Amino acid sequence: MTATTRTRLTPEQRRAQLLDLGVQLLATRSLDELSIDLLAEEAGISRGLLYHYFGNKHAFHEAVVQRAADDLIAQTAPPVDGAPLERVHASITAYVDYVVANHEGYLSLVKGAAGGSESIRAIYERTRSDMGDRVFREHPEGDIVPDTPATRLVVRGWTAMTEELVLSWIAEPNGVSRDDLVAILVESLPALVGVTQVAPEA
Amino acid sequence: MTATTRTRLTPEQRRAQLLDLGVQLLATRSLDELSIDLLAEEAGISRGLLYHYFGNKHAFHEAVVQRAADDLIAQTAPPVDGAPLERVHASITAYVDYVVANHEGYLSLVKGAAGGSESIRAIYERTRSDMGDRVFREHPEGDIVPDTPATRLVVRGWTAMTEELVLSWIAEPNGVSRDDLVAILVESLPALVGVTQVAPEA
DNA sequence: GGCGGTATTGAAAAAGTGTCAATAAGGTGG
DNA sequence: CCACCTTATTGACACTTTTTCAATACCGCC
Repeated sequence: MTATTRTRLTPEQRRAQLLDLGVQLLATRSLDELSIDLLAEEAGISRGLLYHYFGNKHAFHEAVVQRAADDLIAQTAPPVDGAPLERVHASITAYVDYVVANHEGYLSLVKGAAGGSESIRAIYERTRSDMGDRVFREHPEGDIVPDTPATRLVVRGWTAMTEELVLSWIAEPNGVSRDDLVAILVESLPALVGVTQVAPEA
Repeated sequence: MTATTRTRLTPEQRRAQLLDLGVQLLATRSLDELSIDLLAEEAGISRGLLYHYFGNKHAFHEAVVQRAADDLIAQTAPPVDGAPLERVHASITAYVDYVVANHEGYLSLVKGAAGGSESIRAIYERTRSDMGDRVFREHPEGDIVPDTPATRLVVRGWTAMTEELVLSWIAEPNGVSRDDLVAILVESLPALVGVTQVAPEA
């Protein structure tokens, strides 16, 4: 039944295996619905080994979330050239495609974030900020978004909206195409920034 | 040290006490960071009593979130008269003020939502839908928002954005006034709906 | 082909959740 | 004013899950 021979991996391999498995398992369960027992069995290791690598359950969760976040950031980097709005377009497209393709990893990140502890929330916040900041950073020539407190706020909101929209679109596309979705998201940004200019500039 | 005399309340009083305490404690911790031990000690009761009232930890959490949700819905009902955009304005103002005043309760709701189980997520979703649907429901005369798949989606996103914006504004106002914030939120709605009309209508 | 470093294990302690028969507040009728 | 009786409340106990750590055995290396 159970392979009685223990297999010995390098720390890097083992770590990677456990993190991957964690991302997968935490996409559908919450942390306390996932017992170390299950995780260990699924990975074909003893419970002790997980503690050896991550110290405790919470730290493991943190590592899983961090991994998902890194992945997301890496895979949705906007291109370095092109007009500002086109770069946003490319970035959003990559984002949508990423969430569609890596639904599991993304859910692990998002679910872990709100439910988790302070440190996990921090990872999530940082990730979100990184993605939002791109809008300010990535425009050496054309200025889509002036940097004011109000626009900072709005871009933050736009990020939240993007996340929500993509997730609920995946759940129920309702006849809206991927390109429709991307168009809505991309055009929302200048529309929202416009609001801060008609209204208060702080 | 410990008051050796047990105090006997009516079930309603005790329930209310425990829920209030739960809202307060769960605003800063996640559910599994909150032990029944701590809760019981904080409430000045035995662990057993909590189980008597709520059955198990998860049901307790659910009740806490439901309480926070009910509170929110009740206190941010839009007025029944006035022009559509004015009603939205009043509703958003009430929402912002509510979150400022009941920061704890609101955090318990939001945090519980993403991290919690299916049933808790459902409470959150229902609450959010209720608030979003107001935009569609509450306009017997003027039509701000046509009801299409794309606008449904966008309103959903707007709701998420609103939530994010208010929370991050509270964390760092950065010179943006309450009225500025409200104005941004209110005007964002038509701005976003406008995007769906230039772009795809599905 | 044995040796040594270290990845891995398994059993046992610790922490937390849930159960339930026993206890005692405190309103009520005498 | 006091027993009494209903039922809110307790505390000790069973069970599940996490965490620790000394012992084990895999595998590259000489």
